[in-house]
Amino acid sequence: MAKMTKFKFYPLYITYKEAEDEALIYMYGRNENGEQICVSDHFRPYFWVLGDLNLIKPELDETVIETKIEKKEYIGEEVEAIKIVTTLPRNIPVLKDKLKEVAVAVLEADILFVRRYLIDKEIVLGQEYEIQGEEMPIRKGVRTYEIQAIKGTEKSYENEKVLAFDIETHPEKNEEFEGPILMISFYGENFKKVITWKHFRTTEKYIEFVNSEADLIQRFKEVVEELNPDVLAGYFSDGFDLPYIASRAKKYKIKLEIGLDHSEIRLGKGANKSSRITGITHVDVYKFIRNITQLDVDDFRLDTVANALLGENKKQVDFTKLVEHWENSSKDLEEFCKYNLHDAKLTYELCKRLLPQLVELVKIVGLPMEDVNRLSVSQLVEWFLIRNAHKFNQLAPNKPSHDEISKRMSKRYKGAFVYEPKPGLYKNIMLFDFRSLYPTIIASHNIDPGVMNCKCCAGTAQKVPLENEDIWFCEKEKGFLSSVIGDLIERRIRIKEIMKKQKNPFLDARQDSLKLLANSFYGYLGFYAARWYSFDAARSVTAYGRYYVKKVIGSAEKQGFKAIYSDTDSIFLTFEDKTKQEAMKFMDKINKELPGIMELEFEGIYPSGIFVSVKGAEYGAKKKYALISEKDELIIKGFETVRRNWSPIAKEVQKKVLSIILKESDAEKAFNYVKKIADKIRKKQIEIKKFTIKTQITKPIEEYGAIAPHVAVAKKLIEKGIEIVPGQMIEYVITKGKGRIGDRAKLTNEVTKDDIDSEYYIKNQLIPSVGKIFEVIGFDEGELEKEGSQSKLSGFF
DNA sequence: TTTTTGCGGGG
DNA sequence: GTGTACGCAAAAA
Repeated sequence: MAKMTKFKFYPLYITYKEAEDEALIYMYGRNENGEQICVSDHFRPYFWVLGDLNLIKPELDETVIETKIEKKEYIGEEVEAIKIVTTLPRNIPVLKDKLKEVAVAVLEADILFVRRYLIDKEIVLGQEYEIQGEEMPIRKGVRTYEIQAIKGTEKSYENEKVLAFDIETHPEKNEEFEGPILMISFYGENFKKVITWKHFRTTEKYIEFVNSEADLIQRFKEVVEELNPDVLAGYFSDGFDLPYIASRAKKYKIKLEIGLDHSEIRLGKGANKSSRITGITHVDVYKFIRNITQLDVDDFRLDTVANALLGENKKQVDFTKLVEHWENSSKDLEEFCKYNLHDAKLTYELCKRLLPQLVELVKIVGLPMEDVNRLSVSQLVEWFLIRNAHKFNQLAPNKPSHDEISKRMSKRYKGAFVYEPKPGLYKNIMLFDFRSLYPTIIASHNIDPGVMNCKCCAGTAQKVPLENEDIWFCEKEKGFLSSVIGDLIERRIRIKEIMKKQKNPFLDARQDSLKLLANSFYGYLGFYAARWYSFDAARSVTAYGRYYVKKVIGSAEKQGFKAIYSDTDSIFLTFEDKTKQEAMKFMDKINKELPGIMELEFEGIYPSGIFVSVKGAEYGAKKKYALISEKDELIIKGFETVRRNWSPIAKEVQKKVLSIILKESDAEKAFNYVKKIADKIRKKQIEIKKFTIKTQITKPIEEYGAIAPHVAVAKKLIEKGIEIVPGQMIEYVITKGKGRIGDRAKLTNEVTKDDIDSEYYIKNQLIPSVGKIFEVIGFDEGELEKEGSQSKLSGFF
């Protein structure tokens, strides 16, 4: 008999293994001394069936070890559900198929075993637990204990050991994972290493040489084992680095047994493949950034993302020379090693930056980190609901069938209310917005498919403001979804209160995660693949949203304010002859009338702002305005030069013009500024880099139909023998001369500022960037094209 | 115009 | 592993 011990344990990873007639849960993590250990637990897979037990019983086979009737709730109805407990997880699909013929419904039969365990035992990975257990004999890998008792404490694990890695491959045949891996880099706390199998002269100590690709892969294994990280981080490593290493390892018959139980890397299949290592959380930084963070970038390449989040870029190297240097064992390979290491470093920094949010989502949603990392926001909401369903004694609805999805996708409903602005320049603007409009509507109006059109409130409950339709939500009993979202909002408010006193990055990540989940509820309700989908609930949310926004606008105008623009949850008003005090009084009155936790907030005063119409915007006018704040900050929304590929000179002028008009109210000055710049362009007084237009090559050149300027430049480069790959940025300028634009597009570093086509830049960049602005304040953009003459502008302001 | 297909990230 | 993304733009019909 093994000795019983007590110890503190942070579980960080969970998996299961089939034993004889049961599946054992294994949780890997660290004890209080920071040692990697494992604890094991017994757990039985089960699912629920609704229907007649007499019809169901005959279908059950010898794998079923227990059936039990329990009172549960299923979308607002009390049901007597039959719990079917079996020996192994893989029996469940078999039983499900048999039972769905005779049962009214088979429920929760697709909740993965380890997830079921975490939900039922209310275990959160990354939290501390006091374990009573005895050490198990005969297991490969880390020390393992069988759980006798487990009790949570309030502590969390806060120093995940992260190791980032990155590989460089031979440029030939790497699509099929067939070219050799040339180098692998690692980056962690106080650790950096590049391993390569071509020897060259270098003094860099972090570069390690081996003799073959097989040895390189062997070293990869060893380094991961030696450093024993909690998190192994890569960038797109689910789809590239790990499958690539695995594919090359297979070629050399090397077993990649880096799991803490000495199991091999498990590669995912299909479109959304995920590569997993037992006991070590493999974080694909790309997937998390893409799926969860609301990062506003044009693409999700490492370079772009690192620039946006860290202000750093990838190292520049000339990849066309890689093969040549490799063949010659050139000392220039050192540059590629540095490039490789820098990518690992960026991945590490990004991972460290995002880990607090990942950790918080693990705590709130309750799934393992490797799952949270790879889920979409709607899936996060869904698993958050499934975990809460268990606490509320609710049965989770099934995922919709294919037919059901088609039906849902064809149904549309009315969205948010947009009050289109009359283009113009406005003074003394106030901005109000509803704090978390949709989440607070769901919580305050008890919007929930389970309590919709309840019998108990028929005829007495307030009806959703929809024309010719009667939808109401119970006013006696709280629905499951609305309780849960109310809880999310309240938890967030409490954290924000604490944060007023002291800043804390962990609390900030938590409030951010709570906000993300709350804000995603409405979208989830209307999402065709959602278990808790409800067309009527979703359109009730937007109906109330429109109702309250219009109500505020109506009240404001009655009070003598004037509405100029509104979109979804924000309302822009002007003072007319009112004071700020009167505006505050107005807001207080509105807030007294609003139900529950709904609240209108005062966002601020803007001394002036310009609103521009967006032509051709059918689905509500798109946001396009610029404001100047009381702190004199310029806020620009929706002006296309902010996003699209415009030259720096056009962006600069647009910003300056908005600034002059809004800050100085001097249209004449703005106008003359543009004329002055046009003049400078004509006189070649502007440096060439301000004319550079950057456009990305998105596919192989031969696949392009139309010859856009950047494609023409790329073609010329290819003729010169320079390789162009998709994803590459082409930086070009338009020069003087005859022919189409494409023929006149040249690489920036090939020409001087005298070659610049001044008229092209004035007509196609400068004027379009400010034309709309002058149009709004009643200006003729034709004036700008003329040379010289000063114009008379007094009278416009 | 509507429907279908394929891409994203990596090197 | 009690499983197989999703949303958009370009191409095709």
